[in-house]
Amino acid sequence: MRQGYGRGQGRGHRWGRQLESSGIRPTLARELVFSVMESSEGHLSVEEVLQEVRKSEEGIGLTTVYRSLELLHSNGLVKKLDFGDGRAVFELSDTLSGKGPHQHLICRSCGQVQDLTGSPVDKEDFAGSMKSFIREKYRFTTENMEIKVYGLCSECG
Amino acid sequence: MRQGYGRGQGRGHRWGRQLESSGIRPTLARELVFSVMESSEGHLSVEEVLQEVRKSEEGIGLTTVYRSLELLHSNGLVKKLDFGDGRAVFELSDTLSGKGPHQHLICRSCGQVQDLTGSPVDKEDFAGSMKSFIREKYRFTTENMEIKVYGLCSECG
DNA sequence: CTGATAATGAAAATCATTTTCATTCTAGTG
DNA sequence: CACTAGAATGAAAATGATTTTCATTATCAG
Ligand SMILES: [Mn+2]
Ligand SMILES: [Mn+2]
Ligand SMILES: [Zn+2]
Ligand SMILES: [Zn+2]
Repeated sequence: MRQGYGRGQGRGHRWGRQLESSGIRPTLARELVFSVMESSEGHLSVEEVLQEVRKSEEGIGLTTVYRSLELLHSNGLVKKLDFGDGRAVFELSDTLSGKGPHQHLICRSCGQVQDLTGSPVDKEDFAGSMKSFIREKYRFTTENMEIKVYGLCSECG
Repeated sequence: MRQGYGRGQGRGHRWGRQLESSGIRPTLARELVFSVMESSEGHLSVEEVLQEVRKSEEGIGLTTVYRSLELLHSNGLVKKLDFGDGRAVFELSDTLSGKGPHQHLICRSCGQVQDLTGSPVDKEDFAGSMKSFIREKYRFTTENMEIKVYGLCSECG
């Protein structure tokens, strides 16, 4: 479609100062991808993000969506998850979504993914003691701890 | 490579009665795959299992290793893991290995995977309270809980 | 405005895993 | 022992998500 990156927003892009400066440009595609992530509750596959993005701008390419999501991910704006079905899914970062740290429940029957919040593992003291245990015993520096719970959702019960 | 399944062991296959009966046959390939898993400490990719297996029997095919591992996995003899590098890795089941339940530390620098044992999450009461919390709040029946810790190993510190 | 550099999209390439299919084995059965 | 239905195997082809390549287009500092 070749028609200018930022058409529409101009500069008002709301996705972080980190990206401004350092040669990373706020383009329409990136803006749209971020916007989709921002306005979506759930966990989206690349293909799903593409569909959403194309509702606003027909000609956006799959490759660009891959690249935009990767960019947002490597800059901490979105999380990249893998629930074992052979494709990545993305969701807005915990801080941006306001959800705070959370884990996931994955139904092995219908595949539904559900956020798990307020569990013992979210508690600061738990995470803390876990990290120090790991450092003491293994000299391993924990950066990120990810928990996935597999089972049956209420539907598939 | 076409020369008889069980050559070597005959029946003495030590991999569970579950497989006997029900038409599942103890073949040489399966025996070798299981044997490799049994005598290996770590976490092996399919390709690595293939290499090991071929040290004993040249002609074993990659497809068969995939199928054997899948068979062992679906019968609970081996665990199938994914550390996010785009390929599955396998390890002997917790009961067969004697390791008991454990989690993993993954170094994001060198990729090394290390077993994590004795952490708070292994404690029975923790797992129990976690499961009941999840059941109460989400009506979700927990079958399996998996924890991965990403960070830097002692080498890459 | 212009040039250097970044971004884009289509198509091709990767790469792990799965499927297909013709061939070979196995475990009975008589 | 001779036979057979069904299981297992391996090579090759197919899949499918993600990445790479490359020619084209857009951005923006000067
Ligand atoms: Mn989530
Ligand atoms: Mn392990
Ligand atoms: Zn379900
Ligand atoms: Zn390391």
